[in-house]
Amino acid sequence: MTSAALPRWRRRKQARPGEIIAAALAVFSEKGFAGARLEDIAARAGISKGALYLYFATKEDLFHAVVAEAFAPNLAAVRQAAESFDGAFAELARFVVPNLARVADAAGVGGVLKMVIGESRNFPTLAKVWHDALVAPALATVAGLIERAQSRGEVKPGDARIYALGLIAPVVLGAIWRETFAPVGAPAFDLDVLARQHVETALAGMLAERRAA
Amino acid sequence: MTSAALPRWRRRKQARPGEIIAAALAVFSEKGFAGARLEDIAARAGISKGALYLYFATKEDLFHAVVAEAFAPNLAAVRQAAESFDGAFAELARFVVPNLARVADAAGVGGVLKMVIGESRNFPTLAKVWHDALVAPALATVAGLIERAQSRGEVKPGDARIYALGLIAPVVLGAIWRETFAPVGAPAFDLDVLARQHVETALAGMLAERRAA
Amino acid sequence: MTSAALPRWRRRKQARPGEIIAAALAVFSEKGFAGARLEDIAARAGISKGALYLYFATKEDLFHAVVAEAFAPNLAAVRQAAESFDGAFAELARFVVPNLARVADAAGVGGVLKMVIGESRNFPTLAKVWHDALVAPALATVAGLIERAQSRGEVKPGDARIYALGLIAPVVLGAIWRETFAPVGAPAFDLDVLARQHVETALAGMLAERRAA
Amino acid sequence: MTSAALPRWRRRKQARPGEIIAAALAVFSEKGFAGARLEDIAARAGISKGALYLYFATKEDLFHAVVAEAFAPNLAAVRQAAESFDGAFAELARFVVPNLARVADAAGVGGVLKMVIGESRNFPTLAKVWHDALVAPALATVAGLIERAQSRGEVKPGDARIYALGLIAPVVLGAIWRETFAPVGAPAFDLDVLARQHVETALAGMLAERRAA
DNA sequence: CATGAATGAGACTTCATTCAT
DNA sequence: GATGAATGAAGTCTCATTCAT
Repeated sequence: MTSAALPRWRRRKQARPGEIIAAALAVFSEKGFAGARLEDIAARAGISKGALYLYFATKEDLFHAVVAEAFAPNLAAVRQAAESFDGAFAELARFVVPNLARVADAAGVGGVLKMVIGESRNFPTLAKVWHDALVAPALATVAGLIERAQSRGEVKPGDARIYALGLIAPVVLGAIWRETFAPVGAPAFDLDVLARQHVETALAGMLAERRAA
Repeated sequence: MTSAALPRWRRRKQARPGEIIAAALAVFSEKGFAGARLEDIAARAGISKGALYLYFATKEDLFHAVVAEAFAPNLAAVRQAAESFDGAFAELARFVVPNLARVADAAGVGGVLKMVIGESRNFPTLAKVWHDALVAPALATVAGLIERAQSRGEVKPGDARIYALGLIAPVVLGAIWRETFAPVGAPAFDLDVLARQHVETALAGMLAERRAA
Repeated sequence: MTSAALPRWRRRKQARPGEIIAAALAVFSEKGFAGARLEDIAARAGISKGALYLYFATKEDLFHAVVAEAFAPNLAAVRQAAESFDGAFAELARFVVPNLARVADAAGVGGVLKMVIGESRNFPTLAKVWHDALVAPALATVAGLIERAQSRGEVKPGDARIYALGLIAPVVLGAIWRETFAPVGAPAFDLDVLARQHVETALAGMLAERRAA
Repeated sequence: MTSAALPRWRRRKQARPGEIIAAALAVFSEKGFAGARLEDIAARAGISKGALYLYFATKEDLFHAVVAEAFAPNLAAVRQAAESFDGAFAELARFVVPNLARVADAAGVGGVLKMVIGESRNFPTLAKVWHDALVAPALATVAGLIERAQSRGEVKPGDARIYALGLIAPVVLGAIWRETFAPVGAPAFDLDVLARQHVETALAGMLAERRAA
């Protein structure tokens, strides 16, 4: 009866994709890939089911977009900062690891990672995109820094990728833990505390004699 | 009519449930929960789809059974061995960590873990069962050993759970990696090598001065 | 409020409707009614999807327009020529049948006919329009010529409509064949050769003794 | 409330496919391929939508089955009869053509043919199956008989396939007409009368001098 | 007049679960 | 007990049509 009649929709071609990706990130990390209903994603993005298809051809495509766009920027920033850093490795590690924990926490990495892991067999391209775009570069960056430190005699000899995993894995697993076990009553790790204590332990184990930092 | 509150997925016959659980483990870890088809599980177990329902009331029940029964035995064994061990912590760690890697690899832990992680939000009881039955005890056991070692002055002060995570996480993540990224072309970690190198690094970081192993 | 019962698919501007109809003819005969997407038709006509609705209220309306406007002119011309012709029936037939084959071929009759036939049950008005506007007049014209020839003793007695069908059907079926079976590898009939040979055979069968052409 | 409780369904693995094909034939020829809803076919066959998929993997598969199984048997019979016949060509034609009209009418050839024609571009395999299984053999059979008759001097020289088309096309088109134009008010051809008159005309045109039947 | 983003009903297909045999 | 045919809800995707711009 009122004639104010708000428009049923607005055209917002520019803003949509980002909003959809954000909505998709939320729903995917809550339900996993198979469990997520396009209808829910659409509703959360404030659009209709059909409109989704104006931007993404397929559920899987949308997933790729989420994986590709949600974190790549963050990673790139961290990476560049780390590679242009020029001080002692210990210092860098003390900066990077807790930072990574903070970023991962904020950006919802745990949720997506959970999803990528869970659906890797059914949708291998998912795992591939995530690996190629994020995991491999991140690991390679850290391993590279370690190798550089080894060549300077700062870090003991040994497989740099394994050292890198040793440095990062607890944080990653802590993030997964939050998403997986904390909701069912397990005490969550405080990622910040975890990162700080762990980096010290790991460094103590990695650094060549003479140093402890 | 019948007696009392039977557990929902109790075994109703003799060997069948075990075969079904084994088949389900295989299919679930390959496809994830949603992606697994009861028909495939039945086929793999050599029975009909209908027969499944004679043993498990629901797909979710079957899932619970898989999670609960597949690893508990292994864990119990390791746990007991570890707790009754009486030597130096370093020695124990050098034995337990690589061993854990071996067991995890052999029993298909990676696959189920993947699944538990991926479906935790859709089927929280799953995550709960797995956590309560496996993850928490395992972590508590390791943390307990560490605390004991700390009280003896073998290990530095610090949060024992975090130390435990630092010790185990790389191996766990390595196992997940095998299942998730290796199939899409990423170089897999050799879990054995990983465990051996990592345990040394971690010990070097954890042990109180005076020692190095 | 406005004047009187406008035809639903009346033209609203100048050249546009013609272009749209041409585009629609092409797409409809390629995909059939249900398979044709308005978006494709619009694209082919060089306009937007929305603009289509400025000229035709409905997909079905557009279809009607195609059927009604695409061929009527051609037919009218042939018809008039045929009816004002005053020579022997055989001569006329030798002129009309191959000509009809040529026109049908060029104008894409095969495609539309295919469509009309295929969708006749779902859109009966379609079949009606096509029948009333084209098929019936064409058949009536030919049958009329035959009757005239019969009354002159040129053609044997018999049902003139059946004679007409006997004269035309092979050409029509040949046109359908081109569109239906030739694309899947069947050898197409050469419509011209077909028309020439057939008209001789048919005439030989139809003409009263004494004549053979 | 009544306890008679008729079973919700019965297992009838054997009889189903035939019933489904029959139902599908009816619905497809009424609506065309795209217009037919699996749900309607299922309802007409007296089963659920899902059960369809126990027998046919796909809508298109079902279509193929309809096309392949609906007429092949009939054709084979006619073909064999025709080829083993040993009398004069005229006699044979007078037997075969009206017979073909009768069979086509009874078996619903018009409906399927309509469908095949209408959907040939969207589902070329359809046209291929129908062509390879029915149309080509039928035409080849008739053309073969004509060639034999030509070599005996019974029929004039000329392209045998064109003669064959000239013999059959009016009947086929008459059948299509029934399905396409008769429902919208056009006077249908009496296929039997049509076949009888036409075969005489065609023979008169085809047979070598000296003969008239 | 035109555009094309947005809608929403509807179609095919899958699969956990039931139940006649 | 077993079987597997049958069900039916639910999900992804398509596209004619509408309407803000």
